[in-house]
Amino acid sequence: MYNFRKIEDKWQKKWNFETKKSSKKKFYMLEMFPYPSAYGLHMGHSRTYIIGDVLARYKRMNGFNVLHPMGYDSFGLPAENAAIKEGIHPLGYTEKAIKNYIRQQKSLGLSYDWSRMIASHTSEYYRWDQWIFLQFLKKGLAYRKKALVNFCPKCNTVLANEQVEKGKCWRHSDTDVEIKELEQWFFRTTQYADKLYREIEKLEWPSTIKDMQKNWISPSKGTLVKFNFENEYIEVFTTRPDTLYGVTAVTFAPEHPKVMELIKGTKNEKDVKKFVNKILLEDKFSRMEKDKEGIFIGKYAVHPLTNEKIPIYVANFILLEYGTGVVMTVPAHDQRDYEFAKKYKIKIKQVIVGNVSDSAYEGEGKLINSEKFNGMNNKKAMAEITGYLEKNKLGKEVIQYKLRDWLISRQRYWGCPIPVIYCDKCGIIPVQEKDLPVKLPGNVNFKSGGNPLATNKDFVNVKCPKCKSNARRETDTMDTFVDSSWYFLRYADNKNNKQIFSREKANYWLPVDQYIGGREHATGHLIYFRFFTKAFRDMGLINFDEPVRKLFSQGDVNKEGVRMSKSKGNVIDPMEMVNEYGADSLRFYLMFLSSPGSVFEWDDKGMKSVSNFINKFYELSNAKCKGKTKDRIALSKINSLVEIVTENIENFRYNKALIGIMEFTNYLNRNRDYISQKTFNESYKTLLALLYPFIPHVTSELNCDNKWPKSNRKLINKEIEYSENFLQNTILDVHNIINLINKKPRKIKLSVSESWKYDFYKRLKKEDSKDFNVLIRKLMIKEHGKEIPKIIQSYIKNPGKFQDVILSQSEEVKILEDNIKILENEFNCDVEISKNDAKAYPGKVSILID
RNA sequence: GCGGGAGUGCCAGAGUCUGGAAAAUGGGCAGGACUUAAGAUCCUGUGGCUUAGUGCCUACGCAGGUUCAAAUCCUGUCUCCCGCACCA
Repeated sequence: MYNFRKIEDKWQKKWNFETKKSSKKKFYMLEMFPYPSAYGLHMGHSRTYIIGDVLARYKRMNGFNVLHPMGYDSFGLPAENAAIKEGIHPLGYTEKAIKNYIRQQKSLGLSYDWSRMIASHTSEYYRWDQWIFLQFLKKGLAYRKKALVNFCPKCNTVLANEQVEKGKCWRHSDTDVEIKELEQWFFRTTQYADKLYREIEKLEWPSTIKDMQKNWISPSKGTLVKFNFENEYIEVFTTRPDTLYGVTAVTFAPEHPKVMELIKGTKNEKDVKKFVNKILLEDKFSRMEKDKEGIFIGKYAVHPLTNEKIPIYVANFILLEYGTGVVMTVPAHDQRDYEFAKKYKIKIKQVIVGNVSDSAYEGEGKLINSEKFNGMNNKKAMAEITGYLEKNKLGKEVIQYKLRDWLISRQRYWGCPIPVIYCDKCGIIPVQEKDLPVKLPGNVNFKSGGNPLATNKDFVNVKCPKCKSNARRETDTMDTFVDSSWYFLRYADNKNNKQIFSREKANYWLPVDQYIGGREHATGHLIYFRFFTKAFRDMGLINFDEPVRKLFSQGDVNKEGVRMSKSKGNVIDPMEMVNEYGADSLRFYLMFLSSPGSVFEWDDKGMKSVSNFINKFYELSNAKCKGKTKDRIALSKINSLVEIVTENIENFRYNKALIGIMEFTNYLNRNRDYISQKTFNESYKTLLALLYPFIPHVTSELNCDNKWPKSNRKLINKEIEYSENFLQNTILDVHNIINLINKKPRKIKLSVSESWKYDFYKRLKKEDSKDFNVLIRKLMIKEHGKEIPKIIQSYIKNPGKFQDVILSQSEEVKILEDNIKILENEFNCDVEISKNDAKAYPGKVSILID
């Protein structure tokens, strides 16, 4: 067993992957930075980083100037919760965890430029979060408003839309999110909704992720319609303006703030309040499964075109977060409205020809009951009615997105303070840029129950920068997804303390050429960082508008069919594997067993066998060879292998690259008696280079080349490789023929299938068909039961001798004819080619005995 | 309900794009060689039947279709996984 500990230690100390701008072509390789938890690196991390590292090393060997950085997303709840529970300060917790991560990542042999390391909890980093916030504020991309927001009672903070899953908190799948009305900070992601949506198409991302984003942003074209109400308007959004004349109610979402306003002081107030409260107590998920429920609030709006009185309702199936939170109810042409109307005896007014006797008619048709639009096809009427509304300032065409603005306030301590001061006289005053960073104070009380940051009086109480009177600081911190929305830019210039980054450096290194990370970020981080990039571009900070050209999503690591996780108790610690088998073995194993994109099913025994292979490979470096008859085959194989491995690395099919390498290694090992030392050494050297990205330590120890090998096409000769198979198969054929004949020497029937001949001639016509020779060869392999006595007998004695048997096409045809004669003569039997033997199949000649 | 992905030996996983002898590669299991032994290494076998013969049959979720030829292309269908979901 080679001493992997010594070797890996030696090379890890020696390696340095610091990089700077050069004339070489750049390649920015990035894996999503981790949250440094106290538990250390898990197997999923290891897999992701190794996938990236293989590509980074491969690109370096190909002459690219590779930027491959690592950092830590080090603000976040676990550190703060540890503080609350165990009394450890988040700073100490975090810094200890980061140290541990770095140590573990180094021990995996990951080739990072450590000089570019960043950690988002440091003020050198988060001051730029604050700076960005101020810029966004100026641009109107950050704003504060009172809104209904999602609140997780366990996290004790509000959440972004993206952090709510099926009505539950993303971190606490057992905790219902509460809806609260609070004044909070938002980023105006919707300003870029259109671009975020349309420009997905130009990304080289997995289609699943692209689809998820499209689904999340989800634009729909429709019309905003104003219903008159007392002295104001009620606006509704509809995708079916053609049914406007069929409106028989206007319906609000129960959470809608307007509802309480409308009922104030009316006789319905009590009932409506009761109804709304009942609905709000239900969690969102079970609400969906329930029947339609609603209540008339006792007031009427005015239809914009007919001036009819339209009753106003509140109903459980109206979503606050979509459109305006109010809809126009058209029972005749919307199934949900139909059900609702039936239950509450709301008028059903048909405006499109169709059957509405027992369900809504949602199809196409001619308009009726629609005044001057009568008779018009409904599709046409959509535009016409919208146009009419626009002309009369009663509505307009809009594109409605599902994407919401991003709520970034968090009532938590361990995050980046929002740089704002509240003054009773001056209102909201942004901290001035020169006063950044607003440092997160260390001295806070974690047991207060609320936001610990609010317990530090020195932090909270400040003078207003404008009027110098007493004021207080914002104590909310930013969502940690703000930190991760621009970190990839900071790597380009991580030590800059004058600017967020230099434009020149960012434009040189960015965009990221290859990004790797989990699918779970499809509708969160992967949208946010696109939003930031587009905003930065418009602010002139950078000259590109997408952060990442190519994205790859690695698969999970499972054990016994279940994703490895602490809660499932099925975790394998990568560091244990490194200690037992070495980092190279773990790297090889994680890349070998399944393709990087699919689920990796962990099997304890696999590590062992992979480590055996590496050991075997190591020992092979001293192998002695003799002979030369298979040199040409070996050279052909190694040169095709270079092409195979190259292609498979580029396509993230590392498992196939490694399989090819293993096959050839075994071939080399088995045929040492027929290969010259020179060829062996050359092949081995190539193998070393091919393996370097996967197992860098041991290959470095064996003096591996730093350049990616080029395949010499001239040496690739599939026919030589075939000829070896050909001979081996021929031996078998002959043995069998001899056996057969010895037993029952009567009549031999050679049959070639009709189907094969059909194809054969079809391809024959295409002169340039690459497959042609292959096809011939296939036929010949089997039909070659002829050369028998002479060639074969000597081959059996000396199998290495015949590596050069290559036959021309005409020779092969001749051989086929000869075969028959030989068989007939030598064995005194009849041989015939049968035209209609159903058992024959392409490339095979059946030899049957009557 | 909508969108996406997947069903292949005992297991993991190739092959599907571009139809041409299904099961590469690894694991597991069984046998053998070498060993005092273990490990490592190297052979051989691993769907069923079998007269033991590169013999017969069965097989890529199921059912059809196209084709001389289908795991691969088409249609239908079942199951599983993932995302979104009363989106007006």
